[in-house]
Amino acid sequence: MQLTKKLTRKEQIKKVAQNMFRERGYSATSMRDLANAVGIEAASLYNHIKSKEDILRQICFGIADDFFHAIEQVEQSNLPAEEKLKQAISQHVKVITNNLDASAVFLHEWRFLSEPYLSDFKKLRDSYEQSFKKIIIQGKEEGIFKAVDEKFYCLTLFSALNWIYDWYKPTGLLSPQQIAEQLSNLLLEGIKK
Amino acid sequence: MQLTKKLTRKEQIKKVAQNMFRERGYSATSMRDLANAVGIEAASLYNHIKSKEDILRQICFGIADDFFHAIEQVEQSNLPAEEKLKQAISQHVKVITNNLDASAVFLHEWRFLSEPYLSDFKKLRDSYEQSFKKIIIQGKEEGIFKAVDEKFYCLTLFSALNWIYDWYKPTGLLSPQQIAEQLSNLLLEGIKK
DNA sequence: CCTACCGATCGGTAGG
DNA sequence: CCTACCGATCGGTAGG
Repeated sequence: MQLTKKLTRKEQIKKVAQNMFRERGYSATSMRDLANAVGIEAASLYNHIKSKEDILRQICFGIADDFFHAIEQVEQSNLPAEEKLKQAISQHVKVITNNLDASAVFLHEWRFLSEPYLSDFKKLRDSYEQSFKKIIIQGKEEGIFKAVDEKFYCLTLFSALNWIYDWYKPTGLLSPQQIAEQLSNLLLEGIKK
Repeated sequence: MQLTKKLTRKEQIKKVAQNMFRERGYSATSMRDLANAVGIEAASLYNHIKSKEDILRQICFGIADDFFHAIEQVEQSNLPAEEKLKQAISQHVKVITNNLDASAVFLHEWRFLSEPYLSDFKKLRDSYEQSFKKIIIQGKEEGIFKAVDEKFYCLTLFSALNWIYDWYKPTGLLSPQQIAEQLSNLLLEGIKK
């Protein structure tokens, strides 16, 4: 276990930016705010990053990668749909709780990406959502899920999953695994036959 | 039925601002953007509104009022908890679907309010959430709800309810009433004994 | 990593 | 509702 870790300046900038973009929003965070929080002059930031949007891109696509690796594992597992869905939920919760600031930025600040990154991002997100829909369809084929509309169901599921960053506290009562279990209980009851 | 309505300039500014604050965010919307969309000069806006934040305040507290009137009706109804919860969900969905832009601003841009409005806003929001928790507690006392943690349950419920503005289309397949019913089905199954 | 600086744009005011 | 304008701040660059 690595409790403290020496961050490179670039990593430090990214970490501070994640927090500030989350707290104040991308647009309302100035490069001078960011530089001040890091402890250097605004101009010096540009020795480590290309532009303000470059930081945003790294945050958004970094988390997108995390979500993708998580769902890939589940998809390749050949498990029954109910177990797949439980694991997908658990993995999703884990990505968020491991990256609270970055997840919040991923969820709300992506719209400040410019093209072509914006379109790329939307494609990735759609593809991820598609993976969840496939699990619901599989469950209906297996005969264990009700004939729900998978689009509506997944929208509701993602809503519940994606608000976690807003209230989860690492010091709170529930562990990420417990949160995933409770959410599974709550949201699987309404879909199981 | 009033299909078209003559808006005063002030109402027009508010309407355009709701849309722009939602689409680009409060911080990234300039008074010049807003004035341009309205069709006047930036300086002329100040004959109708006091400041940029003044517009944000009107939007946020206006929707807060709507939510409060909705939940008050439910609270005074003396219905069993299950019926109360269904109605509260239905009313909540109705407020959002009737005010898509303003709801999005209410949910995401309130953090740009300055004190003392920020604290006032948070109090209103907490009080509203409290009303939902009371319904869950009532249901547990009635013996019809499981021994769930009402805080966790309401967090999940609000997550599902508050994401609706993001995907609801007035021209879509589901009416607000149908959305409320489907959400009630999905989210009440996990809590009912 | 800094000083010095760029043109552009910000929210808002004065005065008519 | 406009023209004209304010000081402050923006993201970013040049040059060392």
